[in-house]
Amino acid sequence: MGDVTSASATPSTPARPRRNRRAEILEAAARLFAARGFHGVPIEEICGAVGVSGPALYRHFSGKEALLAEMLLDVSSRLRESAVAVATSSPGPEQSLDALLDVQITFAIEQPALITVHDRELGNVPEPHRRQIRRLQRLYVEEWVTVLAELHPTCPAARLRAAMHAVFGLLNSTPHSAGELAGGDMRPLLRVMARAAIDAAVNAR
Amino acid sequence: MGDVTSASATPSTPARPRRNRRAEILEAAARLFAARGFHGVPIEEICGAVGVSGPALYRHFSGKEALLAEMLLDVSSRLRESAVAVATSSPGPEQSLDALLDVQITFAIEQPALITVHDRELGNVPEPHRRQIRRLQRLYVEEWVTVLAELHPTCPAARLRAAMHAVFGLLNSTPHSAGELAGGDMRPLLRVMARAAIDAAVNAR
DNA sequence: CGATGACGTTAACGATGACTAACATTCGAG
DNA sequence: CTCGAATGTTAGTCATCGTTAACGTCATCG
Repeated sequence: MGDVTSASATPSTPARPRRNRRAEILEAAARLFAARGFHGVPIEEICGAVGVSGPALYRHFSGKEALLAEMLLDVSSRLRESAVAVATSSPGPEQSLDALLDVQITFAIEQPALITVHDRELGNVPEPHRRQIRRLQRLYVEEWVTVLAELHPTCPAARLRAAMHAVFGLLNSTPHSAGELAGGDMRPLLRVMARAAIDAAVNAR
Repeated sequence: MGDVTSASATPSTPARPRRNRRAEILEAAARLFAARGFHGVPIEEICGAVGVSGPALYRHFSGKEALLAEMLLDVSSRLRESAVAVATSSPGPEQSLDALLDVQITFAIEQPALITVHDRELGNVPEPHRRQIRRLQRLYVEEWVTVLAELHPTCPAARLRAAMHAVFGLLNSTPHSAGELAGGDMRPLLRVMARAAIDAAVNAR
């Protein structure tokens, strides 16, 4: 989180840390966008948060919207990749579901800012990339739906999709209840609630 | 509706044509804020959506932030009032819980834009009102926690609070899954999922 | 009838903020 | 040592946007 950005102390001797500026900027931007929204955060502030100032951003991204696009693309493709990996390496749908839950919960707990931005700021991504991100998100949902459909073949896919959106809402609520519960207790709580919600959705008549 | 609207004091002839521009503007603003965020929507566009243009907004609100503040204050006080009414008029905690679920689900389904803005844009409300809105939100959550604590006295309050945030996330996911399911099917689905999630949270381990 | 006040308009003003230009500095080749 | 990326910096530019000013209209009321 809030690491020491005391870097540029003397303007005479810059450039030592050798750290990846790109990644730093993406991380700071995620945190700030999550707090005040894409248009609520000036570039100046993003770069200031990592110790460089202003137009340095254009050395790493072609613009503010490109920064957001890359951020969302990265998140959605990582989620999707994890889901595919999990689904293909599990012996059966039951284990797949468990592993999928683990993926999403881990992501929600460890990257709350990214998760928040991911489902709020798609509307601010310019059209070339928007479609691509949407596609990845859809594929991610479909991984879940496929697994659930194996477990409950009689449940209509539309219902499974709607239920999954609700479950994502449940799991992604973590950022809003930060600090409510001891860190270690959050994960099992989310897991048991999500599991119960899913079971209820597919079973209820 | 918290402030003193002049002219309502004179009982002589309050029968103005009273087109509710105020309400129209609030509604349009909610829809637009939900889609692109507070800072993503110019005043021009809000007013344009209701047929007037530009600075006409200042005939009804003291500024853009005041508009947002009133919107959030209205939502949070309405929710809180409904919760209090429900809790005091139900014969027991079990019925209270059912009624609370009904309140939240109805609101989420009928006012998706308001719900969305309500839990995204608090960070853009200036400090005088921010505290007040937070307070109302907290009181709303406490209504739920009180009811749940009656039903499950052994469950720590912190866990109940965390579980409730997750349930709100589940119920407020409606805007994201708009159109996924036939209108009439959404309500019972959300209800059964939320109920199962709550039961799992308070019973597990 | 005039005065008043609610409500709207267009034309500015001023701040902010995204982006560009021009100009250093460091460092790893060659 | 020199060249040229890579990575910063500061000082603009230009569009956008919140807000105010000045002005018009029309219904109501004394």
